[in-house]
Amino acid sequence: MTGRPGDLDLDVLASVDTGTSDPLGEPIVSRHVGDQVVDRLVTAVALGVYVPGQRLPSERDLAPMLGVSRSTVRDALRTLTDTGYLEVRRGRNGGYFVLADWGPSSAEMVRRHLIPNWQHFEALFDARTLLEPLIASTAATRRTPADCEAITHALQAYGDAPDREGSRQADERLHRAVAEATHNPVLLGLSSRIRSRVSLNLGAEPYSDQVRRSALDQHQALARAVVEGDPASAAEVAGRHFTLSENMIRDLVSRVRQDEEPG
Amino acid sequence: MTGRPGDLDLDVLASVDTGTSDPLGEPIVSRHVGDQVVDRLVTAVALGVYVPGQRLPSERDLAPMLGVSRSTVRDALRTLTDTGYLEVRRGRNGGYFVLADWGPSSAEMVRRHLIPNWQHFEALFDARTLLEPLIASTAATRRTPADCEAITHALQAYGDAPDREGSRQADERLHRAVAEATHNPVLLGLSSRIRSRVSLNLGAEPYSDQVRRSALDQHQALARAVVEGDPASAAEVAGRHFTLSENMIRDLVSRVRQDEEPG
DNA sequence: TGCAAATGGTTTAAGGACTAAACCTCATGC
DNA sequence: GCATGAGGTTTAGTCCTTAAACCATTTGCA
Repeated sequence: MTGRPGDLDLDVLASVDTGTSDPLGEPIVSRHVGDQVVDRLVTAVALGVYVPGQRLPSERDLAPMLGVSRSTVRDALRTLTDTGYLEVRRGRNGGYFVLADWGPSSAEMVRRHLIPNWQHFEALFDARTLLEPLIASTAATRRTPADCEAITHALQAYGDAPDREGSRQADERLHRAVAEATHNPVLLGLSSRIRSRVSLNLGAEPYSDQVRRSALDQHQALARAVVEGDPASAAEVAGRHFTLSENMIRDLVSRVRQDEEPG
Repeated sequence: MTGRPGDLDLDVLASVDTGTSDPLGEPIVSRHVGDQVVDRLVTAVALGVYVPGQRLPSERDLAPMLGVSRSTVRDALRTLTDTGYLEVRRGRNGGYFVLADWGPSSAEMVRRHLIPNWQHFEALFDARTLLEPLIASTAATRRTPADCEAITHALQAYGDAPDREGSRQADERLHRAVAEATHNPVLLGLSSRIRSRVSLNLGAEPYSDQVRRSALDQHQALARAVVEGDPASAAEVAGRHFTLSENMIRDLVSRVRQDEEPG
């Protein structure tokens, strides 16, 4: 890989940031295939494709899925296992399992990824608060009946979600459905990538019943605005929603920072 | 490299598109360092860092600038020379020179890059007409006196530009100054990347005196709105401006397509 | 009870990309 | 006419990746 062992090369913002002024200027970093596999796997978990406790596809299945050799897949899985993201079990019915505790508000996560890259995250949050309203309002303008159906479904799943994990998945699906309603792959990719970068470092965002309620309210308002074709309102709600989630993260980080100082 | 020889792997939209739904799913493509060097060089020319006729830094200088070995730089330069983008001269005062005719409305360019990726470009234009107004209005909100000065300077340079090439450079500098006024590296990177992808295939955009005049008007209006801190008007002007340039490209492509059909 | 199957673990050979460093050739300005 | 600054060439070595064969560990099922 690239850095010290045990130090994932997640390359926060790779390809979303790099406001690189001079096209020459900065050195080229070689994105090894192995690193990219790590990245994809982490993203998949961050986006809820695989949830804690779930088994990943076998090495032999992942290789062709990702278009790389089994050895490379193994390297990546090894890295993730060493870092404590996955657990490996041998024998029939064995495989790699997503560990439960690399998610929500894990202080370890915050220290490892959020704080060292805090500057990037500031920029990312800022960009998100600007971009998501645009996406929401565009969705409200362009949505088709099929989009509306997808959004409504996702909203319902969000309300029905029994636990934090389910809630996170539903959240992801809802925002994705909205981004899809823009019918623009660039925006969809942007939204999705930013979301995975941000949620990657938190698993589910921190939670309290009060937060949960207001998030539900906002999701409902967002879905309604998009479905009813009200761009202005969709933008406004999206702005508020992502500001809320940004603030939760800020709180989390400042808590972890405070715990740190005395030590 | 990757494709057939003589067929640049410019990878239109690499990292801007890929609205890839499933993080696993699609195969990983290894971005060889050599490819990335090609990309950077093309981008540098597309953004006007090097203009036709100008000499690039020597191989021995480029290598450390890009953080790669001289051999790799050579490969990239070789590719660009073979493809006809650069000319190489030996001896003292020799080096690689940007060729003049890989730019504006070159039918060859259109055929080689624009048409095969037309679907991508549709999405890209669409995204740009959505994103640039956002960038402009954000700039109008956040600009500092220093930003205003940069914008004003760039505008003046645009007015003074003696030829097409100078005009293109000034255009680039102006839009960049506006994007910089957002003070957000994500937006800056996005804008810059999109701009280079789009202008890459055209060098300067096609030109007529009438177009030149209205572009100048729009640039003035954009600069004024940003400097005076009028977000709504900045967004509006940016929208019109990029729609204009999009239409010029559409015209160009349809002309080339027509020339093609009879053959 | 034991074997077949599915899974991770290991080894090896080969190819390709990239680096590093030395050296050659060409043109030119002093 | 020769020192200089450019590209051109060669070579050895490292690391990444692939491919394929084979080992070790569980578990389901006959």
